[in-house]
Amino acid sequence: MPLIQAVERALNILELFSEQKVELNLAEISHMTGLHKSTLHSLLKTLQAQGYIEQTEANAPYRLGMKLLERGYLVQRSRDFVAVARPYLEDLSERTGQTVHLGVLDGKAGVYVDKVEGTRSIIVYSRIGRRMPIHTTAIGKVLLAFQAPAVIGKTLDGYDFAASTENTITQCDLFEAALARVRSDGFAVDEQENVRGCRCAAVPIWGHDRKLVAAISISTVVENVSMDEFKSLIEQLKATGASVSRDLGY
Amino acid sequence: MPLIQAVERALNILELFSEQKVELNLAEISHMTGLHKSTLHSLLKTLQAQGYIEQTEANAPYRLGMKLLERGYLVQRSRDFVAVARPYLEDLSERTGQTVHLGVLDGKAGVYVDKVEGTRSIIVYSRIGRRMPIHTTAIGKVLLAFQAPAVIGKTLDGYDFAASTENTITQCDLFEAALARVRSDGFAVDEQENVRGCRCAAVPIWGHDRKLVAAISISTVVENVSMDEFKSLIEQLKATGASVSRDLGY
DNA sequence: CGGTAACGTACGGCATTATAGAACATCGTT
DNA sequence: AACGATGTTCTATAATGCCGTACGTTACCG
Repeated sequence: MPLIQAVERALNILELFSEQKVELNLAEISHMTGLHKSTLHSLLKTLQAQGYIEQTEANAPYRLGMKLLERGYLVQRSRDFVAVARPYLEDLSERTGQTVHLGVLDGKAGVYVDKVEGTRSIIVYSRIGRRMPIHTTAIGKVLLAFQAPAVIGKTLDGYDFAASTENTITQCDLFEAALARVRSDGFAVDEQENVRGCRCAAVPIWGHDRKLVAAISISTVVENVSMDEFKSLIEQLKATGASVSRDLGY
Repeated sequence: MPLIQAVERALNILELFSEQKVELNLAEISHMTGLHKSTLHSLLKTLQAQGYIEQTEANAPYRLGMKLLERGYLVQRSRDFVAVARPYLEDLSERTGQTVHLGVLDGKAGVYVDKVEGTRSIIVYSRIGRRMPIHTTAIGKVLLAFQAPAVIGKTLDGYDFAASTENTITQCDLFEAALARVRSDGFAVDEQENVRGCRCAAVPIWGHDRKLVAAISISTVVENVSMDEFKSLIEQLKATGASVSRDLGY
């Protein structure tokens, strides 16, 4: 299974450009590669036709083309979990009508980094950039549950289990049991533990290095969404989480 | 002087990846290109060996590689005007609180090569590397208006004046009149022609050879910025454009 | 103004090189 | 255990890319 010479040569040409040598003409490239002028000419014209190199005018020296910029930023985007997750959040929110959040762990709290409002229920207490307690939210539980044990220990050390509602878990050992449950279930639930009348679920997002990247949650109003319907939402949420993780290279 | 088939095919593979499909496996690529599995295998392994595509593990789907990111950044830096313009863009964005873009012409579209987010208004539809229509954006109009007449003619020949909003200019002769206006004004305006609720202005950046290098635009949300304020922004934008051009040796 | 470099471009025969068929391997599934 | 779907390797063939040569241009200098 030999590699393809013509392609190797073409790609190697792209490597010749550097910060020091931004522009190269045919003769220079010929000298650097040892390839014949006419051989190079075909290669260069092919690269040029595809936008990988360009010249300001005919017979001007070549330089790297815009196509590389375009493709390069696509790479960056595809590695950016917020951008990757966005369309999936929108899709989930649209299908379910519920509000969907994307959050990451930051010290002893979670932070919402993205949010898509649902049409059916309006959750007003959240906002992008807002911090939320770990122990009262589904997304917080997920974000902590899948951390390394050392991180969990350090986070819970001296943690303030302030009660938000009568359902809030306020004891450390009970909370640790809840985290264990999250790990085995693969998702977390917030049963009116943060806001009365609000039931949420959350799932993890995994990165290409198999480490936790973020979490996605879906928020429902208990009067609007039956328990059966909520269970169906969890399944959809899990599918969404898996899709985002896959796109991130998991 | 025919173009080189193997190189064309290899580069076309890179084009298949998109924001929607960041990962592709051999079978999918085979289906999309109509090429034989074994033919593709050689091409893919060549691209992979050079870092233009990669896979997380053996037999995993392919995605674009880091080499593209590296080369893409080089393109950005190799256009020295980007580095020169950067501090001016930041300054303008900070003073006005608006989002500022730097773009160049590439074929029949513009490409954003740099961007500074404003604090007052958040414009999310744009991204570095993204292509934009010429006829719906202020920056596009500037980029075309100051080209040589032959270039303008060739660009508009067969140009697709697709409508983005109800304000989009969809007729060639009207657009040519708009370009003439841009030339006499020295700046272009996009009055909600690309995105509803978004008003932009753009000015040219001139190089040492007195040729058009790029354009800078400022984007505002109509509800946030009054027309009087917008006119003041145009003045500041013009000053910024002049400063960058001067730094480039104009 | 003519001669001559230097450079990019086009042509065409030859043989290397890429191609695609088929067979092989490696999963995951029923 | 047999199957299907996937990726990999092998090999013969001829198509393809390679490079020597020759042709336009443009730029520079005598």
